[in-house]
Amino acid sequence: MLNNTHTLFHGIHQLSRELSKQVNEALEPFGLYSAQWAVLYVLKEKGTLTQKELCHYLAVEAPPMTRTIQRLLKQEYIEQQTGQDKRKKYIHLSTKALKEFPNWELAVNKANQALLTSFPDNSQEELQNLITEWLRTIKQKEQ
Amino acid sequence: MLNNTHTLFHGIHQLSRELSKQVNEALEPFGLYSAQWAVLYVLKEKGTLTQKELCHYLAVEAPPMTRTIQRLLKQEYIEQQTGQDKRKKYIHLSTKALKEFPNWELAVNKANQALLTSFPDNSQEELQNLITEWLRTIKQKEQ
DNA sequence: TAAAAATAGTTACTTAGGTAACTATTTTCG
DNA sequence: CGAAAATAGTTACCTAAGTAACTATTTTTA
Repeated sequence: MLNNTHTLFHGIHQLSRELSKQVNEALEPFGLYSAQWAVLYVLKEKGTLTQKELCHYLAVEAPPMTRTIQRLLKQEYIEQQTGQDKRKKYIHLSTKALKEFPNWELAVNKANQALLTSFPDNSQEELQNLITEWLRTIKQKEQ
Repeated sequence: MLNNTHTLFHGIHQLSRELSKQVNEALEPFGLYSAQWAVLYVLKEKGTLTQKELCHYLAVEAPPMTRTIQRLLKQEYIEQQTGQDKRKKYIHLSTKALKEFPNWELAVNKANQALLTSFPDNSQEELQNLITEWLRTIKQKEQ
């Protein structure tokens, strides 16, 4: 183990906040925030999902997901349907959201690219691998 | 740039939350939270600091720092003094905090070690370097 | 089959960080 | 010197995620 884990941990927190800040800034013109964007992005990829499934994909607990869902419903960017099992709520993007999506994606990608310029491609890849690997070992312990 | 930056960004957020959660759990028996611990740790290292300086070291804005300081004051783990410049507030650990500090440190180090077992030393080092480097390039753009 | 357990989602309240607008000092400079 | 600008910290209000306790269904099981 490193002699000083605090530096590593602090760096990760700092980075996380920095990235959120930039993405929020990019989404500001659209009246969206990073938590909402995360949900919209997954729904675009996966189509229809229950809230439970959304929680799983985003590794977030149910209460914050309920809140984000409620905001997106109010903005009419998603629609909710109940099926056979009346406990479950199936969520999918509205046509309004599908129409706006490319603009949001462009803004977010631009912000992400800005954050990554002068950070080499191979470093990004390596970072990605290390983070995935560390998360995997942590999750392994939890179950 | 990677074809999918979202995965990388999401991984960092997830990791950040996971680490906080574990540290908070470790500090729970002492009635402390991660934000407070961060301040206590820096004060132990640096001795006396103004709130401004604390903000700088922890890369946090002034308002959250004020809140954390006020909680630590109430718990009598820090003391506040004003000097020549009456705007500045000099903060240092109380004797009570200095006495307790080793116990806190032990608990946090144990939690950190638990998070890092089965994540190789050289991977940690590499991760540390990549994060530091990325943060550096981001900060460079901001100024 | 009826009671108990599990599941999906919500509500209330918590920590943690952010910005904007404010007060109270100190420094700058016309 | 005195007004304007800068600095340190606080207050109010925002997003974001967490836990605990709750409701409403569905599944298990005795």
